[in-house]
Amino acid sequence: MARPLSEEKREAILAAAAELIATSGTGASTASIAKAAGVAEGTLFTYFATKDDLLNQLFLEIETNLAQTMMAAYPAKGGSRERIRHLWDRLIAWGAANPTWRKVLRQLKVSGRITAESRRRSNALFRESRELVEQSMAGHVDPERMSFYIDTVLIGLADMTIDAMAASPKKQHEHLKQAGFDLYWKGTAV
Amino acid sequence: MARPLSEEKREAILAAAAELIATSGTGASTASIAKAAGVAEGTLFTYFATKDDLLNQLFLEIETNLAQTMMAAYPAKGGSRERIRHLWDRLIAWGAANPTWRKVLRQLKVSGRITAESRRRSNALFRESRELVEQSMAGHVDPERMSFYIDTVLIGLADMTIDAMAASPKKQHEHLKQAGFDLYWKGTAV
DNA sequence: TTAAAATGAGCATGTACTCACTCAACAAAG
DNA sequence: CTTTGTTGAGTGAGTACATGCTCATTTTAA
Repeated sequence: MARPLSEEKREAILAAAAELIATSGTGASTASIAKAAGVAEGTLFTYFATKDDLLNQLFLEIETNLAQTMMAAYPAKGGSRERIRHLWDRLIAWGAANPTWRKVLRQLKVSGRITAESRRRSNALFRESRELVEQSMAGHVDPERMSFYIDTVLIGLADMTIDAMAASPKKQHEHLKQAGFDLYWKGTAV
Repeated sequence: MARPLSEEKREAILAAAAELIATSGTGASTASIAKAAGVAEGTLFTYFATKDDLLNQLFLEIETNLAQTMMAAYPAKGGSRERIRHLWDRLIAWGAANPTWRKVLRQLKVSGRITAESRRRSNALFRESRELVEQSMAGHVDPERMSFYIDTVLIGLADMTIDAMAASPKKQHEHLKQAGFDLYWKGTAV
């Protein structure tokens, strides 16, 4: 190999894409992404075969980060309520700390450009933490509703809570976080 | 006036736009929309000044329909739980009956092409039914949480419930609808 | 040396929107 | 009840520009 690819450039392209997609949607042009990343447009295509490829890799990059956060944050000790509450706090903190990534995820999910394979890989990333959540929730929630309450509602409700927080003064943030968790915990009780 | 505009054509264009935006996103071209509506591309621009104008009118058309459904469905009698439950059933029924519109709404909301004025008008459409919901929920929910639980969570949770239903066999639909409502009602209790 | 990364002008295709023109629907004149 | 004139809806080829992607050429690290 005469000259290696630069991980630095790859990440600069992904970061630039995230920034532009968050504000302009997936219609952000490869020209604008390359320019923002400080590389020529041709370079973008040596790191990513197609624009769709870039989009899918960006999707997985963000999902990997979120999955790792959930995994790393999961407490080994404490009652079920405390464990879910801790996870809830970490989810909210992740969203509040990564507003760009959250916008990107929303854009990519409705874009129709994320492949089935990417979604499959994403699911795999969350499998481990999902199982821990299920263990913690066992007994608290009707087993027949477990899948709905974990796979659909948990992250969806966290998302809505972060949105509401973003649209409110800081003073209310803790209050909204509590309101979101109470809704989830009391609502899922058997 | 030499020749009146045809309401029929206007609606054909809006319907075609909805169908194409639901599947291809707001990137659907004016050429493809006009073709699907059975009119020339030029005609589209005599009914809608710009593509953004078409998008905004489509948005308000759908929001008006949803707001009317909520208003018309609101029961005058019954306890608070029964009233909210009835509204919940109508919301779910609306979403299940209008999958295309739901997809369009999602696309338009993340598109960044809906003006502040359109959102303001949309809010106005829901004002009356929102007040009825607030009256029904009074006493059941902490007043400080009222806005979050009504403005953000109610429709958001209904949306998630419809998504889960769409991804499940019909046999489970009633079960999911109940699970979603229980979560909302028990979760919002003071 | 040399192979591969990096470049950016160039290419085919698509885009929202225009415009000169046609013709259908109305109103006034006969 | 015709005839005729006027207006503006309807048309689709045309326009200027943007798009994803290529490739001949240059630069750079092994």
